[in-house]
Amino acid sequence: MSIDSKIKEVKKCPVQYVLAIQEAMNAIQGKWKVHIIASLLFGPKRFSEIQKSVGRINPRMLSKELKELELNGIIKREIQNISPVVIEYSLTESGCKLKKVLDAMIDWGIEHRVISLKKLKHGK
Amino acid sequence: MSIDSKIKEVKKCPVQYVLAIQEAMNAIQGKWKVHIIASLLFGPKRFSEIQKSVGRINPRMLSKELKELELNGIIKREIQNISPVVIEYSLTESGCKLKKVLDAMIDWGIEHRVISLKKLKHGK
DNA sequence: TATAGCACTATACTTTTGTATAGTAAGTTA
DNA sequence: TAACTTACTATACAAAAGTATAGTGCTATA
Repeated sequence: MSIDSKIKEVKKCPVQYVLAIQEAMNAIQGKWKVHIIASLLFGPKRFSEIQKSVGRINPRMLSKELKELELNGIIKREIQNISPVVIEYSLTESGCKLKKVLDAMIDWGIEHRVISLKKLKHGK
Repeated sequence: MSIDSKIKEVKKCPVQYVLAIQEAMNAIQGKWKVHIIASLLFGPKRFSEIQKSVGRINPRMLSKELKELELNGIIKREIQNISPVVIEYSLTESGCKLKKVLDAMIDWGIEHRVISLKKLKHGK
């Protein structure tokens, strides 16, 4: 069975919708996950590079979030076999596809702010 | 200026992206928000109706989540002027538009699960 | 040999989020 | 009048999420 028809089949059951949303929420929830994913959308990075690009995150949190993202199949961790050892984090296929979700959120967020402003202007 | 051109203007600045995503995350994060929004996608509902449709949520949590959703401009709370007083919750314009975000999450979630299963089958 | 960078881990703590349970004020029905 | 429904609020607590700070083991460079 092709992936497309598998997807169509799964979509018939509404319970799957809830599970699917839960899976997506898992992937992006937490204070730093979206920042980390966004940073990796520009290409693979090392621990310290992510730390710099994300900002005020401390190593304990970064380590924890990276582990969760790896466990959820959003990023992969690869040890380059050179000396000194270099560890590179990058998005998986699924991880890259999260961009669509983020884009939907950006579109909604921008529209939402414009609608709110409009309502403020027109009294209430 | 039209909303569309306002949106285009805002989109030029990448900082707005982060704010937009944050706003969207605010709208849906929390254990019960997605359930509540999903329940209201089928039409306006009263407190006890939402409580039934969402499941094991307790009134303290439902009350808190509804207040946050109202504050964020996702739902509106309307007091019907009949006796006995009926209070109805419904999605705002913005709230309805969240469906697109949820749909993107559903699509991603289903694809993600299929990809994960495929990888399990093909060893690792 | 000392110092620095990398990729983390350990410990202790604070804050936020969620749960359990009971109670209240107002109106409705038997 | 008593019991019931609706739409919550109050109090106390448990669990999860996040922060601050220090330390470890490794390699590389001065």
